[in-house]
Amino acid sequence: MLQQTRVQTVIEYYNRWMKKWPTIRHLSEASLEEVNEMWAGLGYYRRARFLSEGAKMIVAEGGGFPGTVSALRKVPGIGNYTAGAIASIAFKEVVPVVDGNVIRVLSRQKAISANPKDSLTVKKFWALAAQLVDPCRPGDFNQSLMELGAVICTPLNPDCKSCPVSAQCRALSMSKHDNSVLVTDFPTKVVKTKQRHDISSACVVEILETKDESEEKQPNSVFLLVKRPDEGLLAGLWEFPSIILKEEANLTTRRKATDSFLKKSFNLDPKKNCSIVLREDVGEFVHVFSHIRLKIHVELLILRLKGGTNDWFEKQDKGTITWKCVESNALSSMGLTSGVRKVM
DNA sequence: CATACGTGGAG
DNA sequence: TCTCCAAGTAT
Repeated sequence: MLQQTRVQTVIEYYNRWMKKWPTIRHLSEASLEEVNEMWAGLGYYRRARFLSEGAKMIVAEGGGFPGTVSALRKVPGIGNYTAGAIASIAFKEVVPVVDGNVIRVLSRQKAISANPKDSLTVKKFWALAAQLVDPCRPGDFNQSLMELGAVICTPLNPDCKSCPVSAQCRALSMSKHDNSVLVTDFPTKVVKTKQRHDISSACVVEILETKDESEEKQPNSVFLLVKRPDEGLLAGLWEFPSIILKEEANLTTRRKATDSFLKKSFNLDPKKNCSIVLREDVGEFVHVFSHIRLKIHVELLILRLKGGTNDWFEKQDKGTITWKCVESNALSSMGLTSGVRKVM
C-alpha cells in the first residue's frame, strides 16, 4: 500500500484491510473482486492484484512467509525496495533500501547530478546505501534514512540547519561556495513524458423498477455499472457506462455515441424497450491520472423499461461486456475509483 | 530502458 | 491553477 503512496493516505485503508483479512491466509481466500473493492480509491490497482496473487502463492507453497530478500523478490508486487524493507525491518537482514527519500538524501550527500531514474545511477544508489547500512540495526538504519528524507531533507525546502549529517553534505557545501548551486538542485529533475489528453462521456443510467404490488410506494431504482477490462488502466474495476470520444463533441453528438453504446451493449433502446423519464447534461470535470488528463462529460439518464426488468435482464448479451445493476445505497457504500466517485 | 500505472496533499 | 511527488513494480 505504501508504494508511491503517503502514509497518511494508507492508514485508513490499512486498518480496514487488516480487519477484513487479519492473516495472509484470509487474504489468499479472498476473490480479486473483493480485493479490488477494498482497494478502490488507493490507486495503482495492480498492487492489489499482485498482493492477492502473492498471498495465494505464499499460502500455496506452504513454506511460511519468505524471510530473505531473494525469497521475497519472487513474490509478485514485491520489488527491490519492498523486499529490502521487509527483510531489514522484519527479519534484520543486513540489506539496504532505496526509495524516493533515499535517492534524494544520497544524491544531496554525494552531489550526484546524474539522472536518478537511469538504471546505472539507481545501481549506484543501491551500492551506496548498501555500504552505509548498519549491520547491527539494518531496519532502524533504513527507516532513519527514509525519515531523514521525509522530514528534513525534503524535496522543496530542506531544513539543513536541523540536519544531523549536514557537515558531510556535498550539495550543501557546494551551495555555500557557489551561489548558482542550490541543495534542491539535487536530485536533478527528470523530464517526464507529457500527459495524454483524453475526452470521455459517462452516462449514469438509473433504471426505475415498478413493483408489481404497487402500493403507491416510490419505485425502486438501480444503477448500471460496467466492469472495465482485466488489463490496463483501472483494470477490472467498476464504472458507469462510458465511452472515449475521439475529439471534443457537443451534447447531441455525445448523446448519439452514448445511445449507440447503450443499445449495443445493454439492449437499451428508447425506440423499442424503454422510455426516457429524464435526461440531463450534468456537466464536466477533469480527472487526472498518472499519465492521462481525462475530461469527463457526465449525463444522468433515467429510464423505465417497458417490459419490466426481468425481461430485459434475460435479453442481455452476457458475452461481450460484464455489467451489473446496483441499488442506490449499495452504490454509495461500494468501493469505487476516485473518478467514478466524482461522476457519482 | 522507457513507459504504464492513481490519487491527493502541499506550496 | 500548476507543479511536484509520495516507504515503486512490472513489462
